[in-house]
Amino acid sequence: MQRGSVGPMHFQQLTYFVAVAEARHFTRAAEEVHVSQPSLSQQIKALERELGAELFSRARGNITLTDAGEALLPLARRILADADTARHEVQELVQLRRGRIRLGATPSVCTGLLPEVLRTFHGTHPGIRLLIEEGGSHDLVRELARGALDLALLVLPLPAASPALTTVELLQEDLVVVSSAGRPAPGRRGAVHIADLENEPLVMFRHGYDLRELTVAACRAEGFEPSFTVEGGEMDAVLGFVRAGLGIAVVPRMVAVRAGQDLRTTPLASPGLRRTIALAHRSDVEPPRAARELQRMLLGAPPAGPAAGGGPGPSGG
Amino acid sequence: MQRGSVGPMHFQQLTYFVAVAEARHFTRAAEEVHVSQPSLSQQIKALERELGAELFSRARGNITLTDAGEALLPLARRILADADTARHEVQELVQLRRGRIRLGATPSVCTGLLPEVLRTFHGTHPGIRLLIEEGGSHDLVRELARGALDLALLVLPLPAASPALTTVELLQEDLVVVSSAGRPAPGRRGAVHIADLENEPLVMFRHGYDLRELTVAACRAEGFEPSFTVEGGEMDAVLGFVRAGLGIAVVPRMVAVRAGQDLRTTPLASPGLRRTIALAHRSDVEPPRAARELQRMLLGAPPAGPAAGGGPGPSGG
DNA sequence: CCCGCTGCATAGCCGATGCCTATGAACATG
DNA sequence: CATGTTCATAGGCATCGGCTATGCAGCGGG
Repeated sequence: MQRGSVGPMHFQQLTYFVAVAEARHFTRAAEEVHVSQPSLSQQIKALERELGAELFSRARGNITLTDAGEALLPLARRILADADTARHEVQELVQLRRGRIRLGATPSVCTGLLPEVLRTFHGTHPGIRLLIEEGGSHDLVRELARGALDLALLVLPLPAASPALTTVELLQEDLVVVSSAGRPAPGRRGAVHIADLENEPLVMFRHGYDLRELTVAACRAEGFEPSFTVEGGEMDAVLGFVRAGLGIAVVPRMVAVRAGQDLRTTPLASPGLRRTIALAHRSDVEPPRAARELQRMLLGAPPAGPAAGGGPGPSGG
Repeated sequence: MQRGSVGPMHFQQLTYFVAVAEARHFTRAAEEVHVSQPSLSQQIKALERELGAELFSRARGNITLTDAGEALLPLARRILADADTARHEVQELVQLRRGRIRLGATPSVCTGLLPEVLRTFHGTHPGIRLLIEEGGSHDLVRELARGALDLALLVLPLPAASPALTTVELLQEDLVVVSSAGRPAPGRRGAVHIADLENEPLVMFRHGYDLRELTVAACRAEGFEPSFTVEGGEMDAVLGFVRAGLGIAVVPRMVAVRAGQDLRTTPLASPGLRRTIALAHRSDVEPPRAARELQRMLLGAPPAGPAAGGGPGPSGG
């Protein structure tokens, strides 16, 4: 781009110029743009000096454009219109009337938490496009770092090799055991101990699900390696397998609740298992305005009010 | 300073903004636009304040556009490009690389003087469009006043009801008598007296030609009313009639010279008839740059060939 | 015929603003 | 921990745009 010489030449001057061209009268044009007549005259003169050509024929009481002025007028109008458009475009982004959020979330969050939240957000800001990327926390972290996501809902703790992300704990969800309603309830006295899982047929998610890592880790902590009747598959598939009586599965309570009535939900015995869902974004760039608004909404503050407020403080990732 | 729509927002700032967006680096952008880094930072900040949105994500060594910046960039580029275009457009007019001259001229001038002059002018300024309007002096004066012409070559004196026009005498041209080479020469001793016209068959132009008024007035001054064998028709038609032997005609010498060899040219006896061709334009508005240049060429450099008093043969009569 | 009115240009002053240099702060690196 | 890089901030200076007052050129009314 050739920014050869933008030089002095002000939007003001173009505004004044157009005003005079329209009013064909300096004094009235000056009133029009709310400036004194001498100031306007000076700026017109300055513009003429800058461009090296007279723009108006100053015949007493009959101001007309010269050919140079005639040539300038349409461009001046367009420039001013563009400036106005620029202002409005930016304003629309600021006012959340336009925009885009690229949101990453883990499958269980997508299934459990997101629909309601996004419904509310979209209701408030119908002009914002919502792009959801479903994936394991590991993938989401990578996408955040790449700049492919503005925001992500993922599971803490973050994978070791996480780039600089800012995370805010959002909620903790209990994990529960789901089993087919047509089979005997797992566990003892209405609760399932981790140790019980050694003897239960387990249906397990594919690699990449945080739930898988969490469950396996819990079993190992109890001193056994879990074995799976069926493994691999997304959330819906796993629930389907369980519903079919192939085994039991450990899933977030939120998911279990929504899973339907032919599935039995059994809590895990104390201390049980829980996991922390957090909101994350890159530390080095502020998310777009719309994403910040969604963030605020997720963190529980009233959508209109300023952020910060209640939730847990940010923590490095 | 309230300025509702345009507000403070400078071309400089947009230039700086685009530079930073392209360099993704404040310091280098500052060098690019030849300004100190703090100045550039300040202006960017001022622009952000003005627009009410951050334009860049300032991550150390990784400056990126925010969504607001992304929205602004194309408009900023276009505005700067338009400003550049405006500058060049006006410059082209000033440098006579583009433009238009609306030139009025009487038929005899169109036939005699103009072709050579316009050839020269067009050779020097090929980008200037030349719009010629042929008409009687009366019409030309009216068109000048309406602003439909920039410049006119007409015959002095001007009609009585002339608006404020500035005229400069350009040249005086002798009128001569043309007759068919195949008929006896009119007049006596190689010259025609006005009085002789009473007994010669006259071919006369249509109403509106200055030549008509001039010739008729001369006859009346000699005490007779001329009668016409043929009348009405433009210059070429009149010459054709004369060539066909229908009569003789009084025409500018310049025209007679170019009329061809089957026409005889006889001077009028002293004092003869002559008329003054002048260049005229409105007094209240300066003609466009290109028209002024043509004016200069006409006044300053009398083109070679059958011009002015110094043409072929004595200009006196 | 002079006078006042209209309408743009000019003069002089003042506050605002941009640019500069110097310096600070945050982060990366050896 | 010292150092370098990079953007932000501070203070001084000159410029510049805006204002009021005034000048000057036509034009119309008394």
